[in-house]
Amino acid sequence: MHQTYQPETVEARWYPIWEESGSFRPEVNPAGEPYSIVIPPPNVTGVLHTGHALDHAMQDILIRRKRMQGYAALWLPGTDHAGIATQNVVERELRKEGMTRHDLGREEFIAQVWAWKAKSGNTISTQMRKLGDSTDWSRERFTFDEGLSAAVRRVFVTLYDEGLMYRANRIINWCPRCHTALSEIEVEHEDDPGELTHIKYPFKDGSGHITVATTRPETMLGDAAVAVHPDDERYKDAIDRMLLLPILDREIPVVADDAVEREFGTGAVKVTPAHDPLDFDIGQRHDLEQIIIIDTEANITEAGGPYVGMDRFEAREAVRSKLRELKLVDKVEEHPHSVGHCSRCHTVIEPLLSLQWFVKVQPLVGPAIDAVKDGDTTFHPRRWENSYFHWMENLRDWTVSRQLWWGHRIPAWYCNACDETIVSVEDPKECSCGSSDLVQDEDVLDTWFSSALWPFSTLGWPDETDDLARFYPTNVLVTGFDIIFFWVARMMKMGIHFTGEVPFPDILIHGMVRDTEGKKMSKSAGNALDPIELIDEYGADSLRLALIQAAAPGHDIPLSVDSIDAARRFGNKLWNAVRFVVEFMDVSDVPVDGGYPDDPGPEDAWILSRLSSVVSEVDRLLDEYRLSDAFAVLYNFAWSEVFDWYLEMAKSISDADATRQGAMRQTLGAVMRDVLKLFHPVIPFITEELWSHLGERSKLLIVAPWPEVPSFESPSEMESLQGVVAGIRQFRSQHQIGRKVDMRVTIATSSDDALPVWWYDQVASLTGATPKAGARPEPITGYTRVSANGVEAFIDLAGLIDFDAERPRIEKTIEELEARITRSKEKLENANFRDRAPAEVVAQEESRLAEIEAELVKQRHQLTELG
RNA sequence: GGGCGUUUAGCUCAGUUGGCUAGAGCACCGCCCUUACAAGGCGGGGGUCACUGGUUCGAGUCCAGUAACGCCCA
Repeated sequence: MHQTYQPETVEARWYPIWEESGSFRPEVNPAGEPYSIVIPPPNVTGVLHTGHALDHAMQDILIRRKRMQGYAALWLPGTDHAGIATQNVVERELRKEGMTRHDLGREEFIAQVWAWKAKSGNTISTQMRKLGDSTDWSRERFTFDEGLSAAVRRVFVTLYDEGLMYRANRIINWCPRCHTALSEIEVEHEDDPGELTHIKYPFKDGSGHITVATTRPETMLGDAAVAVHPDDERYKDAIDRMLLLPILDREIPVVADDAVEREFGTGAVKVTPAHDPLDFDIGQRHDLEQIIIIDTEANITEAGGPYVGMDRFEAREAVRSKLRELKLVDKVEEHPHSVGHCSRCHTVIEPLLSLQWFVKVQPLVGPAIDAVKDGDTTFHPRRWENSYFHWMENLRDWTVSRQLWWGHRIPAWYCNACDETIVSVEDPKECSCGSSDLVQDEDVLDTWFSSALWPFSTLGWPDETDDLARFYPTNVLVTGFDIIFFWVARMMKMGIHFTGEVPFPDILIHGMVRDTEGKKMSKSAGNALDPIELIDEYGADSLRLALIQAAAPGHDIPLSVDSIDAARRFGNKLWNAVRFVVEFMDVSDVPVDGGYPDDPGPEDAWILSRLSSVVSEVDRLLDEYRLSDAFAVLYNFAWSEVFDWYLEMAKSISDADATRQGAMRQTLGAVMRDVLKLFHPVIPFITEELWSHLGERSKLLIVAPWPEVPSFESPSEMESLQGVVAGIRQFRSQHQIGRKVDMRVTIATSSDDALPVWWYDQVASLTGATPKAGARPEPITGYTRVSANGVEAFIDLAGLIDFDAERPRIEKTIEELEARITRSKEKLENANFRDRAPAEVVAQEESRLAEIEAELVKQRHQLTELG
C-alpha cells in the first residue's frame, strides 16, 4: 500500500467495477424488501454544482446503507428536459449562426435540440459517476422519454375529463424575453427601490378628485375603475360616482371592494384588470372592461393612445411627466417593493391577460394537505410542514402552458369548422362535426408538469409494471427547501390523485450550500466552488464527507476548501490505519462479517464494546435522517478511540503472548472492517479500496452486510487507565519532559483490588513511564500525584524537576477543585434542590462533592508535603 | 406587513426528553520525526451560550419580549 492516501487513483478504479457488477441494481438483493428513491432530476442542460453534490451524497448514503442491510435498493436516476433553459441554450447556438428557431421551423428545431441533448446532455451523468452515485443506470429516465411523455398525456387528458384542466383568459406572468407564460413560482421577487406616485383622478362632475397611489403609473392607461374598501369612511360618498381618467379622458367608476387594503397608500386603488391579478379579480366582481395596454413585447398597445409602441419603462416616465404637467401628481414617495423577475433570464415579469391552460388545483390540494397532517408523509425537519401548508392553502391555479417548442405538446386540438376542443391521448383524426380540419395547440407544458409525475412515471405508470408495483411508493424524497413548492407539493398532489398513494412517506429537506460567508454560491458572484475541480483536487470522498459533516438537518451548509481538506486528511488517517493493521500487524483474511473474538483481551473487549454502542447510535441517527450527527459520532469514534487508543494499545499487545495477539488481530480486523462498512455510505471509494486490502475478497464492500456487533463488556479498569495516562502525559508536557526520559510511577489503588498486568503494560507503553504497584509513599515529599477513578499514581520527581516547579500545577488544580466545590455546595445547601430535584440527582451531586473534596484534601496535603 | 430561521471559542458550526467542568473541525501556542500516518502524535490557551424578563431546585436547552442578520410569502 502507498504510504499516503491518493484519492485520484483509488477513485478512478471502483466505479466501473461497481457498475459492471450490477451492484447498483436492486436485483443484487433479489430477496430483499424493496427500498427506493427517485433522484430529483437535474436539468439536462445543467452541470453538477455543489448543491447536487450534497443532495446526491445524502441519497447515496441512504441507498448504500439500505443495500448493505439487504434491501432491494433502487436509486433511480434521470434528468428533466428543462423546457425554457434547453430551448434557450439551443437558440443561443442558432443565434451565433444568425438564425432563429423560426428559420428552422418547429420540427427541425426539435431535432436540433435532441441532437444537442445527445451531444451534451450526458454531462451530468458523467459527473454523477465521479461523485460515486450508486444509481441504477439501467433504469435511467428522461422526462421527455416516450414512456414519460405518455404519462404526461394520460394525466393531462384525465385532468381535463375531470374538469381539473381548463383553458381560460387570465392574468399570467409573462416573460417578454422568453416569450412565454410562467407559473408564479418561476418568478423571483427582488426588492426594488421603487416609487409610489400619488395621482389625482378628478370626478367627472368636477367636484374634486380621488388620489390613488401606484408604483406603475403607466398602467393607468388601462384603468377601468378605482376601488375603495366598502367600510372606509373616507370614501363612503365616492362609491359609484364616475371619475375621468386623466390623459385618456375615459370615464371610470369608483367601486367598493373588500380586497382593498385601507392602510395602503391613500386607501383608494386604481384598477387595471388586464395587468394585475388582484385588479383582475376586482374586475371580475364588478364586470369591468379588460383593457390590454401592454403587449407581449412589453410595449404599449394602441389602447395606450399617445404612447403606442413605447417600451413599458419609457412609458412610465412619459406618463408621469405628463401627469405632472397636468398638475395631477400629488406626490412621489420612495417605496421599496418587490418586483418579479423571470427565474431564467431575469427580465422583469409583465402580468398579462392571456389565453392559457390551467390546472384547477383546489381539488388536488386537500388530500395533499391531509396526507401530511395525518402523518402519511412526514417532513424532516418537521418545521417545513408549515411552509408546505401555507403554500398549499394559498394556491392559485397553475398555469401549465408554455409558449415554447421544446416540451410536451399540449394534447388539445381545435376544430376550425365548429370551434370544438378535442383533448385526447391519441391524436384525433376528425372532429365530431365531421371535419378533419383540426389544429393542435401550439403550446407545450411546463416542465414541472412532467416532473410532478416523476415518482410514478419513471417506474412505468400508467402501465402496471413490476417496478411500479414493487418500488412505488418510494421510501424517501431528498431535496432542498427551495424546491418544496416547485416540485414536492406537486408530486404530492399528482401522486395521490393518480395512484391513490403518497409518493413517499418521508421527505428529507436539506439546506443550500453556501460559501463560508453564508452567501449563496453562484457563478456570477464568483464564489462558486466547482465540485468537479474539488473532486480532482481532494477526491469525491473528501467532498462528500465535508458536505455531510456540515449538513445539520435543514440548515444551510457553509462549504470551505478547508473543511474538504480536513476530510481528505481523515481519509489519509483511515488509509494509514488500515495500512498499519495490514502491513504492520499482519492482519489478513478478515471475514466479510462476524469474526469477533470469542475470548477478547481487555483492550479488545473495550474497543468492541465501544464499537457495539457506536453501531447502535449510528443506526439510530441514520434512521432519524440525522446524517451529520451519525457521521460525527463515527468520525470521533474512529479517530479518537480506534486510532488514538486502540491502535496504540495494540502495539504493545503485539509483544505479548500468542493468545492475546490472536485476539488482538481478530479484533483489529473486525473493528477496522466494521469502521469501513459504517463509513462506506459516505466515503464509498476509499472504503471499498481499503476493504480489498483486508483480505482476498469475493464480495465487494458495496454489497457487504451492514455491521451487527454482539455486545461486549468493557473492562472496568479502562477509565483509570485513560485517566492516569492522560495525567502522566500532561505532567510530561507541562514540564517539557520528553518521552524518552524515564519516569518512576507508583500506582496505589484505593481498594484492595490489584490492577491487572495489562494495565501496567499499557501505561508503560502509552506514556513511556515505568509504573509499579506499591503503597502510597509516606510522606509523599518528592512526589506528585495524578488520580483517576480511584487509582492514584505517584510520580517520583527526584531527578526530573525541581520540586518547586510542580507547585503551580498543583495550585491551579486546587483552584479548580475549590471552584467546583463552591458550585456544588451552593446547590446542595439549597433546600429546594434537596426537596424537589429527583433523589438520584441529589445523590449524584453529593457523591460528586465528596469525591472532589477528598481530592482537594489530597492535593492540599501534597502541596504542603512537596518539600 | 405575515411566516420561518439564525445569533454558542478567532472562523465555520454541533449541542432533540432541562441535570457532572458547554463540544467538534479549522486557526493559534508548546513539545515530539515514539518502527501506520508530520496530511501525524501528545499537551495547552480560548466561550457573561445576542439582550431582557419569566417558568424551574436547576435554562445554551422551555416561555414571553427586544435587537441584529438571513430566507420565503404578500
